[in-house]
Amino acid sequence: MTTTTRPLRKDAARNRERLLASARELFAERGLGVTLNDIAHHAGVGVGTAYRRFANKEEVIDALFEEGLEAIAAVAAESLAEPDAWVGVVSFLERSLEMQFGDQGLNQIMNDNALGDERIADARDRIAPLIEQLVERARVEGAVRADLDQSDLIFIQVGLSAIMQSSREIRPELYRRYLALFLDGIRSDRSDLTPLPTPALSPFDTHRAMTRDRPPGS
Amino acid sequence: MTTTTRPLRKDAARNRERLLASARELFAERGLGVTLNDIAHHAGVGVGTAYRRFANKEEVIDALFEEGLEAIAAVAAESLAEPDAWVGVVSFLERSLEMQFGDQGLNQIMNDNALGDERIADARDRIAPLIEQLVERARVEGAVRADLDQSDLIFIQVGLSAIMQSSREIRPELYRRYLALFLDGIRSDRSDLTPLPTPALSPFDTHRAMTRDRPPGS
DNA sequence: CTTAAGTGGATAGTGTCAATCCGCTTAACT
DNA sequence: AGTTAAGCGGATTGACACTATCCACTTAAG
Repeated sequence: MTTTTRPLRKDAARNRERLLASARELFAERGLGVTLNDIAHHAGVGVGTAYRRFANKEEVIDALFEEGLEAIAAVAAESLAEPDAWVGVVSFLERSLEMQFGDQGLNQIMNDNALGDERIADARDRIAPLIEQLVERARVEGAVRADLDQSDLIFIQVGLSAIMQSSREIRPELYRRYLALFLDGIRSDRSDLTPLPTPALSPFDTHRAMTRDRPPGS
Repeated sequence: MTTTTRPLRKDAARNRERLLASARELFAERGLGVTLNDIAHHAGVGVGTAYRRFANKEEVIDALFEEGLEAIAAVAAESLAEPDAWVGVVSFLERSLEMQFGDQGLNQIMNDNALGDERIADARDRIAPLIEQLVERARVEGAVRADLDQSDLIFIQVGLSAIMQSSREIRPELYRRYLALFLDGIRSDRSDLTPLPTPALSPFDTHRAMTRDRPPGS
């Protein structure tokens, strides 16, 4: 398929890199809402140039966030390599949230909703099994409560991410406080656990919840 | 000040009521994003009529949500009347979240951000001291961990509210699962509590966090 | 030196909303 | 029954925020 198109001219290639760097930066600090116009100007090139390289914003997002999700997958894998199952779970949550904290765009891709794109959805799906193992192992070892599900780690991230957004400018690390509370709710070493009122979501439903289009309001 | 303006004509009064009912309904089910146009049509009147009654959407929101916040304040007061401090905390969270679940508009006012309006901000401030008492009492009684702060209940709601939004259409009650996890993280009756990594926000900062304008992105 | 590739940015196009205006209708009062 | 101020509807205007194109100009590559 890839009919070896002749390589880009030197300046064009440079601009392409500048655009990607600029997009990476702006997505990270302002989220996916930035326009291609913003990206172009911040890169020091004209809008026309941006549109010559990328048909639309989606394409730029693709180009960047597969790598971001890959990084999260790597964190999951490393956490799985951790000898202690509990430490693995904690470190996955801590590191993954930290990454999302440093990159608003990644955060949105992880938590917000349908970035309809295939490649991104695939990458996200590649993370799921790792989380499953992470949780399963901790459960078998008795490090976490027996009724903890893999999807719980996802939704805990959704919740903490919202807290993170609301306190971001006032006390950036505040979300860690609530992560600690959550972790204390997940540990198995307590006198008696409250039975959970509703079962976890199936992987399929979790996926649906994470890819649904945002509701109309606001 | 209230120069006894002559009462509205009968049809006008009726339409005003219809508009408020319509707004209540649409805000509840779609959030504050609905336009005055939507509200008018759903009420079966023209836009002009809507604008004759209310200068803008803010005014409609005011008219409705003071009562909503008052209801939450009432829930807080009732929870405070609860003889058991722990039951009080739990019932406040449960009932307040339930209300927000049933009313997206209220949810947004509670969690989202600066609905700049004075009256609403005041009402919200009236809730804060009640929560303070609720937490203080539970802490003194030893029902919750000693390092729990009043502001924690606020942020827990922020987090759960995000979870609620993401699973709303797929499993409406899912947020209750995470409420249970959180509660288990808050209870004092466990073998050893993880020290919290960062202190809670002061009331002032909490207020700032809750009224900050949304960041540009998305 | 030639020329295809690349560039910038003004501008046209699109969609979403808030808010107004004005010809028509109707309640209220005599 | 007639008069009239109040009320009504909704097409329309204007503001805004973006997306995407076009084309005269510039430049890398051979």
